[in-house]
Amino acid sequence: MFQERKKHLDARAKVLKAMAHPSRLFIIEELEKGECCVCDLTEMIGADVSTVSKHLSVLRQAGIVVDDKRGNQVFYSLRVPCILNFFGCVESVLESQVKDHAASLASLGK
Amino acid sequence: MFQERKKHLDARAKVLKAMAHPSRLFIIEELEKGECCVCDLTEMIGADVSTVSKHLSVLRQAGIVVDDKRGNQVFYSLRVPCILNFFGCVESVLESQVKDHAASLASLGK
DNA sequence: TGTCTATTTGGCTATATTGCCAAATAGACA
DNA sequence: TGTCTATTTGGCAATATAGCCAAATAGACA
Repeated sequence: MFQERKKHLDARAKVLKAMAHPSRLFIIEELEKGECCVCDLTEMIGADVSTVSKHLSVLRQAGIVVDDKRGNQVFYSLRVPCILNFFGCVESVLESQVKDHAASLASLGK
Repeated sequence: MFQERKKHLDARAKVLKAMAHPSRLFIIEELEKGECCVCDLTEMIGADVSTVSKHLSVLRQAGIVVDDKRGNQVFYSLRVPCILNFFGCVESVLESQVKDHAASLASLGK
């Protein structure tokens, strides 16, 4: 039963894993605003160009971004439009943690 | 500018990272149906109990599940209700990959 | 052609993750 | 108390990830 679903779960996990890094989330958020070249992203992130290039490679291999070479630059953009809607629930998880923490402080008598 | 957003991106990445494993996605899907004890999940997944317990620990630390000890069993359930809605976009990524692959086959003259 | 800029790739080290076994812990119940 | 069951924790080895530097690649343009 688990094995039957395994393939699909693997595919989903691969996409999530590609997103599960702060720099890559940053890249996704920036690309929501519009395409970006590697150099712009590198400057914003403040890491080595090679590091940013590898993050973009991870996102590309997961099918999240596509690249477009124009001149001597490479422009990246999101492959699917909804990628950020996607965070509503992550936010809920984070918010509920804050609430629970507040509640546990309250139950300790203030 | 990146540094200002870093904290929030780290928090989001942590939640995604916790979800980014096939067994943990399986657990999340099962818990959508209702709470489960460790032993049931272990049987369904077919891994060592200690492995499943550690996966549950990862999900708990990320704020995705909560545990409830009753008798000598521990029941896990989802902490936020929306966790699976969340997959609409992951599915879009996967589907668009299939489409692009079909298109590239077509452009090669079939 | 040569040179400059933009990007990717290879190689390396440090660190993190996965999954198993064995041992520890906790509750139920005689 | 002792024993059984359920779960967690510690420890280990194998594998994967992250990030840097250096080198390779590719396009622009003189």
